[in-house]
Amino acid sequence: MPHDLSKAYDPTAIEDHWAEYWVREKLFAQPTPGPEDLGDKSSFTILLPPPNVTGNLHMGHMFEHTESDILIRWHRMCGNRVLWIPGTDHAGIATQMLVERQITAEGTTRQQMGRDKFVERVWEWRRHYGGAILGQMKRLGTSVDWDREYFTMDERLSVAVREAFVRLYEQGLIYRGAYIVNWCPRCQTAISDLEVVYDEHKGHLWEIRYPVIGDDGKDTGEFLTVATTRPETMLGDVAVAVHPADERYKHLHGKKLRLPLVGREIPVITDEWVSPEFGTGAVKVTPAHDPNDFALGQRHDLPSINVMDDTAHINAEGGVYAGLDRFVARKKIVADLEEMSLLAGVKDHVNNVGHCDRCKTMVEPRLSLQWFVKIQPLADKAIAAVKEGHIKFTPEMYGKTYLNWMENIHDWCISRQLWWGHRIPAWHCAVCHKITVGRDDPTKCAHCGSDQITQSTDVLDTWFSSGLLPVSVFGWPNITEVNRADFDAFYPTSLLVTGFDILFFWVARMIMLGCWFSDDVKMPDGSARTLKDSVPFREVYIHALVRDANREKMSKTKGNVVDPIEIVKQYGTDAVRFTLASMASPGTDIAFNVARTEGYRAFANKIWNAARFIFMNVDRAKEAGITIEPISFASAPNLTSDSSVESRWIIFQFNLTAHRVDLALKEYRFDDAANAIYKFFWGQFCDWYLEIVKLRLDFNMNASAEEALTVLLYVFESSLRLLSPIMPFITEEIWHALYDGKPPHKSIALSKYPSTDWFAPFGNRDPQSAIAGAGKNEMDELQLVINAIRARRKEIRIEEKALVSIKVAAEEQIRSIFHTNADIIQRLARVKDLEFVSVQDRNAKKKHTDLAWQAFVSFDVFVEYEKEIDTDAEREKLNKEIARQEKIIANSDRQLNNPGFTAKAPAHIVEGLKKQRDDAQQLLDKLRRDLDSLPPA
RNA sequence: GGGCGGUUAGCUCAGUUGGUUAGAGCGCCUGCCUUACAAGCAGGAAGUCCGGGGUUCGAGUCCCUGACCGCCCACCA
Repeated sequence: MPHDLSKAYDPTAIEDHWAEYWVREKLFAQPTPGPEDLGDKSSFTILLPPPNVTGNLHMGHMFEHTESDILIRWHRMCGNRVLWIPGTDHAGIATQMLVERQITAEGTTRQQMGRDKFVERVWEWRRHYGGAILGQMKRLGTSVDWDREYFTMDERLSVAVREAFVRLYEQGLIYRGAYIVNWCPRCQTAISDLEVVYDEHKGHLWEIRYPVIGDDGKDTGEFLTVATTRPETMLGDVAVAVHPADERYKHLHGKKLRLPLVGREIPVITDEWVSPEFGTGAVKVTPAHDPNDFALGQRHDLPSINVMDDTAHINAEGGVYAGLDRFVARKKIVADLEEMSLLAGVKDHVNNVGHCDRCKTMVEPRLSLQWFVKIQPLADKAIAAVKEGHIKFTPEMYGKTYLNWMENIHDWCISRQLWWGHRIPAWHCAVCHKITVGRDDPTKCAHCGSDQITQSTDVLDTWFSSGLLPVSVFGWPNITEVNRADFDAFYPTSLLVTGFDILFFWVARMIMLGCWFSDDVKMPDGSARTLKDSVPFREVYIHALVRDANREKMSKTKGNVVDPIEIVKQYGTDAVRFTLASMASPGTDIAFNVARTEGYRAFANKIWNAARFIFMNVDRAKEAGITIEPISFASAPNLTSDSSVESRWIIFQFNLTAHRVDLALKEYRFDDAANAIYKFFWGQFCDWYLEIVKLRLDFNMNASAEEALTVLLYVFESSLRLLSPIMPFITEEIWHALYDGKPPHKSIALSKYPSTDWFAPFGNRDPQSAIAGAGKNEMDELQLVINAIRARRKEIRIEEKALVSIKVAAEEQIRSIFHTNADIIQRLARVKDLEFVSVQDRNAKKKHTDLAWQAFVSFDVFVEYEKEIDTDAEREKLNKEIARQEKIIANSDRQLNNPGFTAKAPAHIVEGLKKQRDDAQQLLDKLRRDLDSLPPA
């Protein structure tokens, strides 16, 4: 029986089934719309940041996917044409590294294997391990369109990469040249500035004496002392620079020095860049191994001498040091200098050392021949796109970060000396040494016609291809008349959800490339595309980082990585999703704490048991011959002022909650959305509404039982839909059960999101809303009196089970509410007799047992009990309360008596304060009277 | 060296354009196995909103300043 839910909520028992069902039934596939469908809906499109094929799902992914999935499911239920595209990235350097590691373990190297064999091996590896993360995503119910899954090296995406390269080349925006680049000696490739991570490193500053050569060509006996952190690079020194105004060295301007260990004569040059304060004020110049020196070399027309090979061993230029590793060479050079008394000193020095982002090897700045993108024209557009507001960042500050980077951008080194990736479509001619770049593989040199051409061995930076994804996944560059529906429907995408760590790597590149290449794709109506519609996405939402419970960054080496799959197994996907959503306030990192998850598993359990309770009553109703048609589950019951207070109230609260969730999700406030639902479902629906409705569900005796059940089912079914984007599994399970296996859609995810149409929370414009709102006011008073009685019972230590008698004194309006709903008060506060007394009688307080009244603004309540009243405790309590009210009055008066306040504060604030003051005064009067009537201490 | 974010209850965090008595979850204390749920119910305690100054009728919120924590960017050997 579908209605039979097990007694305890067990996520593992339901989640696998639905995860598999959603994929099998292709529920989230979004086919290419036909031309006739294009106009009728708005699209909501997200491109999932493609995880590396090397990847395993970690908490950061799960967080990112949860946020996206909530938005995607929400938009889908709101009736938008929703598309979420999954894929994986070939991640050139990272993947190649892993496979190299694997074959090293097998005792071979990629060089021994050869390029073709190695690349085939990576493909094999990718087929074997590459899908792991996708499988995990499926298990977590990520509602992407699996039919559109891509891999960045797929043929159609490779076509886009090649087209992009060729176009940029043709436009003169790609050039090849010898520049200083960051070189990773382990990966044996150039890497971009972004792929270098800097680390403070305790090193030394060595001071080395360079002999001065006189005009006669002989050493003068004088020395010029330079300071360096990297003595081994001196083998490539071509000059020593000093500041032109530095008095200490003025006499050496234009002189020559003899480079120690090498013997080369090098000039002393002057340059403003040198700061006299640092070190000795004299800088050795090594253009091939330092970016500053390279620039210096360019300015002064100096040669560059590269003294290291690809693996950062000293090459033949290094003479006797040839073959030594750079650090071994350093030691030996320092030792040799010392031996020769050329070492003037060694100082401790902390400097920033660059490491390879991937393998953490110390980066070697090195002169080499690479391909670059002349980035400024692309950056200009990308800056304009954000400045003109075509792309909106959330949180906003990332827009500033982005612009700051974009405005100081350097040319992008796009070539990598790797084997795994998109090969650069450039051919070198052995005869004329010119380059041929083409869309198709050339057979002859385009310049001299020679067939002695070979393709460049370099591949492209991974981010070059992923930067093109927003256009390439929709078919660019082949956007033809018959083949453009995807592009028209989905470009620009709506939103990018990602982490700030790839803001520059990926987000910035997508904006540059997207704006550049979509530019000449005509709009659906044939008009020219402007910048506004060239952007790859209209909004960027940057999420926070997931850290461990102690705010430490999760890392394998620290051993504090929380495996989402493990946590999911323990607590259920829904609870983990809810945890992440409820902690996702923008701008703050998430300290992931399983205590929270435990709490949200309890929440799921609460929902589960509410469902069991409801199903139990559906069954009981059936036995009594009452059946609620499923059609009414999802349509709002018609409220009248005769409807029960709890019906009117719960519908008011539900609509208010739906409204809040709507506002929250519009602003990416996942925490607000989650908390609003949590409070509603637990604090209002379960704690109050269900407890009250129990009074009504007597199907044989009570005529209103059917109506009560109808409202109950409506609110519950609506709540499931409201919650579904955040907790898709449990809501799916219960929703199907609610419809007894015959739901109106294949999935709750395809049903409609609760709307707030008829409800104007602050307007009360229509009668339904007014009736529901009145329900809220009545319920406020009922909750107040029930809470008062409960608290009083505890205070005077009445047994939990015992029923008590109470007296209430109130004006007619409140009295009427209590009278009508006496059954509610009786049940929820465990009251047997409810007696109304006049205000005069209450004030008379003749009997000593009547002394302990509880005073409220709109009513007073008295809980009867047999024991003697503890007058001391009463007095203390009253005094405390009196002090509190006096403070409120004093505070209110201070403001109200201030002419500035009444003149300048808005009317509603002044009015509110007056009311607060009056209420406090009323209460204070009652309290003082009660205090006076107590017997003296 | 620039730039940015943070500091609110024991813990993790909310707190709209300044506005009435600063909130939640977890934890803690007390009492309850009240048949949907002990993964629960009911009640309760708990805060110098980092320090200092200023603007304002009014500041957790805005401005200045200091401290501490964190992040990003940067070519100083």
